[in-house]
Amino acid sequence: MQPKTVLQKENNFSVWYNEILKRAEILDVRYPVKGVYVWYPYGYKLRNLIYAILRSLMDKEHEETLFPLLIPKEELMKEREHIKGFEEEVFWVTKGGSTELDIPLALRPTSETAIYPVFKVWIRSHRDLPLRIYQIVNTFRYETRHTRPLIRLREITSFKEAHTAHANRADAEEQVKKAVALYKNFFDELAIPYVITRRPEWDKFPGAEYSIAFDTLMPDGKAMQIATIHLLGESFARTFDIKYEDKDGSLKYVNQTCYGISERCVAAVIAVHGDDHGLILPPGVAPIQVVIVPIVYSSGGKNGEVEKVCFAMYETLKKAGIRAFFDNSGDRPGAKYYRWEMKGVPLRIEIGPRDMRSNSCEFVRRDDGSRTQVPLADVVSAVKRTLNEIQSCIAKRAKETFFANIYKSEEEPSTKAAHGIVSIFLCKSERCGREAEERFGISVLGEAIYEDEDENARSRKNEGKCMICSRKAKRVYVARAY
RNA sequence: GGGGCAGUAGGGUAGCCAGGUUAUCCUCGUGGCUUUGGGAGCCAUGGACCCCAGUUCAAAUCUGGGCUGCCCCA
Repeated sequence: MQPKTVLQKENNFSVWYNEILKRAEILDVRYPVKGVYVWYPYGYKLRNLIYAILRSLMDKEHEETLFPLLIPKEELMKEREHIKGFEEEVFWVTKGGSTELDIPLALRPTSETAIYPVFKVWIRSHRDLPLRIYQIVNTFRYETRHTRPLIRLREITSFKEAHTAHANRADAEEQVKKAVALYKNFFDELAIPYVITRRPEWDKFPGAEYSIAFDTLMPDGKAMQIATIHLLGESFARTFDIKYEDKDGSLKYVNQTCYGISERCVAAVIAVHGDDHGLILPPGVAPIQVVIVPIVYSSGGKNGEVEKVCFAMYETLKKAGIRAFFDNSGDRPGAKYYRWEMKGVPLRIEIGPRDMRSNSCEFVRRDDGSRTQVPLADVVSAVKRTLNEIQSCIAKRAKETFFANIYKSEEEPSTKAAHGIVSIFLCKSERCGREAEERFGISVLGEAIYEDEDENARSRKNEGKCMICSRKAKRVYVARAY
């Protein structure tokens, strides 16, 4: 039986998204300050599971640290290019009680200027390099554009930022490649598809030599940047005087990189996988992987048997390392189905008198709604197998949808038709880039790199004429963007 | 950056144009009885006019400002 549609996602993404955040208890938007929101316990569990993956990936080669939220004005203002990029969006602390502060303090919009003065102190010898640290912190930006939960925030609550320092440029570039690989790994685990591009020169991170970004596609056809990686070179090192003594005794500037991921990755998981019934969470990050729903009759004696079997199953699954939940609340089964579907629980197990008679239970998958009868004795292995299948199925589905919405275009990408990511020929000049953005109502993402999905694309002729000025140009990805 | 719409119980709403007795309905919470293979039913009960000023005998309703949210365009 097909349950009726709960909340349409197609052509209704904005409404769907806001409604799902509320109904699935991810984020409470009722906090009375613009652009800042409250994580519900369930949403925060999801966030933590996602960040646990990120942490475990980072921890292999980085050390976690924690730097202060407050940055003195002087430090923030040191790097000219950098501050130009953020100046208008900095929150300032100017008073302590009623006393005006001598030195205004900024709430970090990002932490370069908090961390690098300390790098100067920490780094003295080539033996201190490479230095690789990261932190997961909140950052503040006075956004003037329309704020959106998890997507455009004034307080980013979960900014994972990594900062590295190296002896030379080659090492730093190598680190950029490692970071790309690491982020690929991360988004693959979340089953989030992406394109990786080198951002145009005129749209790179303020202070960086170049920036690389991951973009995914939201259901409304707009691209969303979900990760960035920057090669800083020596610019910050020169500004903050971060030098090391090399083997030969000479003093040299370090070469730096930084890269970050925010809670947009949570938004991506929600938006990419969810359907008309609510969330569909990848088993790897679902706060509850399996919900057990008993089917009981008060008239049928004591029903103790069903409850007992359910509870035993719950204990067994828990021991097997599976995040299980036994829903023995007073609601009727149907109400429970709807609730746990909304919350994206990947697998539901139903046990009733009928199943008891055959010593089995029923598996219902969240991703496709399919039902399977499973012998009670096989539950643990069957759950593990099914969760794995669900993970790969939603990954496959997401990927198919994603690549079905990436187009090549020899002509102008029409504003309206631009549902997805389009590759067009554009030269590198800012004038043409901005002109294209304005004329077509899109954003330039950049030139694709590390393109592993379509090997042909690279070998195919990738040179053409700029759509604006007709000079020599390469293919760049463009899209309407968040 | 520009424009539009909105704010009434925890959530969703009616009332506002045309000011006037006890603010409507659904959902929800609580207590109880009954029920349970896809959102149960009955009874009792709880809970609201975003904030600040102005107009007025009288403001949820009119005016101004603020705050917050949503949508569209750039």
